[in-house]
Amino acid sequence: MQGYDKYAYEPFAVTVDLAVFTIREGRLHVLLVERGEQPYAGRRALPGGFVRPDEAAEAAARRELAEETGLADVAGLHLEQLRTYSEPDRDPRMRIVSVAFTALVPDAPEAQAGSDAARADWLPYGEHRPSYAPLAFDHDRILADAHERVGAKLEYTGLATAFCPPEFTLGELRQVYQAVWGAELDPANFRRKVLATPGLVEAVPGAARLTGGRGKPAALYRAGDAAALHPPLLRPEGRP
Amino acid sequence: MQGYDKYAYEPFAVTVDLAVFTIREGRLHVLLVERGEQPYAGRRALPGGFVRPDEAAEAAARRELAEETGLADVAGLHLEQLRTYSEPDRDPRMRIVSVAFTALVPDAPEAQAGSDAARADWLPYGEHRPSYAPLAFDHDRILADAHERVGAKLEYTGLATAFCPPEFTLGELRQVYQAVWGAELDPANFRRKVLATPGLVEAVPGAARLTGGRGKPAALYRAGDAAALHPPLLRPEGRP
DNA sequence: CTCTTTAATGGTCTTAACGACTATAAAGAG
DNA sequence: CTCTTTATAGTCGTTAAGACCATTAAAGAG
Repeated sequence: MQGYDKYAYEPFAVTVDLAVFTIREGRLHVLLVERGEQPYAGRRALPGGFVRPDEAAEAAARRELAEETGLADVAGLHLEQLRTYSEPDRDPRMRIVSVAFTALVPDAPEAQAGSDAARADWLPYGEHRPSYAPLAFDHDRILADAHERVGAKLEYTGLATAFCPPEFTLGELRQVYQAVWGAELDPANFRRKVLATPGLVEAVPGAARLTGGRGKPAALYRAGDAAALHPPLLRPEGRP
Repeated sequence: MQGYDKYAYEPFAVTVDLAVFTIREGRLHVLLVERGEQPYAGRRALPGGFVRPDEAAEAAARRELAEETGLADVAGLHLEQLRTYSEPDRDPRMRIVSVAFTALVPDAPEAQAGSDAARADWLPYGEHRPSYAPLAFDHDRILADAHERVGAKLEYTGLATAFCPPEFTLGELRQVYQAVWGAELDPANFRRKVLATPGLVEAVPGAARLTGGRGKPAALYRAGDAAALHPPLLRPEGRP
């Protein structure tokens, strides 16, 4: 902690990278941009950008999230630090330390290409890139880490509601779990479990909605205030 | 991701801070240094230091861990990234982004004062600072985050064995949980639960050892290879 | 209209896991 | 020897989870 000469070392650049997930048609989607410049021009990458000299990484991430998703109410979205990637050779041109974030978006409007990207799209997770075209930089690893983190946090937190609009049905909430985990869940058992977990959801009295156009209308719920679930809602087959 | 002019922005300095825990006499201890320089001279702080231009944050953290603990076999110790702290005013002198790590040390030899610290000591967590002398910088928050993370990971990973020597008794393993969680656990139930969890521990055939000088000698176990525990070993009272 | 399809909802049954508790075994202290 | 301490084994009742079945309320086909 000594030696505070700010030019004693080669300067580090600090960026943020975002793994932004949403649920579309019951499937997990991720927001990717197409790079317009070298290196990795034409390749897909996670949205992100430089941290400005006077802002925290969290603020930079939320700013980028607003730019790329085109959403107005970015303040309420779930944004969480994932980890920091700092391998010296992760960017071929200079030393860049990247603080990665995971964001969960309930509704999925069309993406906006940020200033630095040729385009931005929501792509189904798992089919978001051809096998011959990995994501730019170490973004494949970041995205995999983010997916694993989200899957794990669904088990013991109320995070799943971050994917949902303010009012949602239990079927929609179940689709969140199924899309992230890639597993089928029994509707009746899921319902029993969710309602038995205090603070996960709270009922909206008298409200109901048709979900897929067919079937019995489902009651509506709001997100509860519980941060941690006890007991947790475990994935069917251990960790995949 | 454009604008790769490395002098376009005010340079960031990147440091690592370490929350190093161990178990001593059944109690959780944390490694703290006493700062020798301004700011916060004389205050306690987490050990840490600058990331060098050619190393990753993980390498810097392991290097600092070796320096401060004086341990030789630092390669096998559990070292895990916690999160990155990047508030612009977290250091009064310049913009410093710190990548925080959590380390778990089994045995606890006396600490070594690093080059930048006046002294280094293992202190019982919870009594590691007087109420009128907070840790330097935002280290109180980092340490609290690290403690919470370790407590949570004990529930669903085999992390507790990282606190133990290569061979340990179930009583010693139970003391790890008790020290971190600050809760009493029933020895018989704990034993049943640990042995029923595949991959947590494996028995060392025929080996036994007296633990506290009294009582029946306990069988010895080695750490298993399970990364995740299913089902998890939950804390008694939800999240404290 | 009736029948089929679909999804929500309500319930049962069996098994696994957990907490509280009791009992026994093996060591040292006196 | 007895007493204390810790490890280990087992029991009992409650709770939670998975598999499965039944009912309900809507839309659409005919």
